[in-house]
Amino acid sequence: MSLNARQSTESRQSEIIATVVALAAERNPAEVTTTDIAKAMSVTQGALFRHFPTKEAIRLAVIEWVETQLMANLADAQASAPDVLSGLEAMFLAHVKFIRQFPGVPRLVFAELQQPDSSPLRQRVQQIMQRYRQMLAEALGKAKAAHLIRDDVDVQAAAVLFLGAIQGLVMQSMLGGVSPDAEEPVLGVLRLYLASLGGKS
Amino acid sequence: MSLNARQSTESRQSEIIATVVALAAERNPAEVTTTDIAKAMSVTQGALFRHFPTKEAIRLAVIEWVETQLMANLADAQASAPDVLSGLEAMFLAHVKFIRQFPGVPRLVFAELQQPDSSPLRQRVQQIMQRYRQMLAEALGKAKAAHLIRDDVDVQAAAVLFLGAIQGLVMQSMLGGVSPDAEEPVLGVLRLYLASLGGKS
DNA sequence: TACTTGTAAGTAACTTATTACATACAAGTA
DNA sequence: TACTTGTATGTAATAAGTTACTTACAAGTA
Repeated sequence: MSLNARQSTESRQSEIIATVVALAAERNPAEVTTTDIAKAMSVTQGALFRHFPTKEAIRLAVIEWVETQLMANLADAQASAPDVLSGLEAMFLAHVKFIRQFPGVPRLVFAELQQPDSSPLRQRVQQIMQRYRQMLAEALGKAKAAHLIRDDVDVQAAAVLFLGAIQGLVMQSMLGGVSPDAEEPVLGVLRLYLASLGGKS
Repeated sequence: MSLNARQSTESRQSEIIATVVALAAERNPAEVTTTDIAKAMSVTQGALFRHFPTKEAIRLAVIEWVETQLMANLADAQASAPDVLSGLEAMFLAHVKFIRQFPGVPRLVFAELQQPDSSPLRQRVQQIMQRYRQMLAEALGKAKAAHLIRDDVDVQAAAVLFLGAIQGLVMQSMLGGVSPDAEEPVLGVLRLYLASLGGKS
């Protein structure tokens, strides 16, 4: 493959998505222009519109890539855990690992969440997060039924706190206070979260 | 005062800040233009530049207003609590109340956090959040010394989880899953957070 | 040949900021 | 009081730059 070979639309779409994710790691995703994306790909700006009809379509494809990747990671983590509570723990760590691997992802999600309610993109992100929360609530319910956590745990609140705990870690690393690869804060927060559930460690 | 009376720069500055905060409650703050602000104030776009030199100066003034307001609320909450742990509880509720009063605030903060590292605005937000976290860590340290919480609590992690818990609630209400005025999820998450500290309720 | 992928140039719409000019208002003066 | 004058606040128009998207044309590929 020469440096500027012609590529199929399929492979260019993947390349565009990967480029947006990569750019979002360092810049404000809302300020990433089609020219920026094209330059990073060594292609002219107009070429992008051979593979996506609009910029919004690009952003939608990016969000759907994020969903697919994250959900696959979470499912793997849950599946390879011995019990539901260990599954929650594994999902927590898998989520953090995923974000560490693609630091642009939380920025992209935040950017879409800033859109007005009517935006189809925002609704998509909304749907993803609601499903995630529901999955957590179900897992927490099972853990409660199996007496792995306190039987008076509010599973809805515990699902919100799970996502909040990850968010707090994301914010902390976005603020640059600590190296994003530091493990201690992650384990510290996870331990604290598990303590809130009253699980027997 | 007639409908379109002339105003002092001082009062116009306050009006501009209030307008930006109000607009941010419904739109993406990054997409709020000087024309939007001016329209909402029934003034021409150019008039804004009689009171602020640049748009960035407006955003900075908004962030500083947020800091002043939030910190005053937190200090009040902490001061009127009988002990340190109740103080943390009061700060949690005061923060949630403040956000409920000005729903645009978290969106504004997120928007500035998306800026590149070098941006003065981002650095300002960074500074505010680091101070907040440090204040929380200190309060948690005192609570630990007073045996109000477990003596093996990781105060740094507990500070991150405090902010994360609020963030989780903010996200949940931004996602519109529930009415932002609902008290139960707030209290549920707060209760869970306190449980993670092992405080005697 | 027929189709897909690419380029270079162009366009309409929009954004921040500036400019020339107008007007309210406070202070000083006849 | 009545009049002048200087300054702060406002408007309308527009400059200068950026953005997403289009179009005319070229070239690779089946």
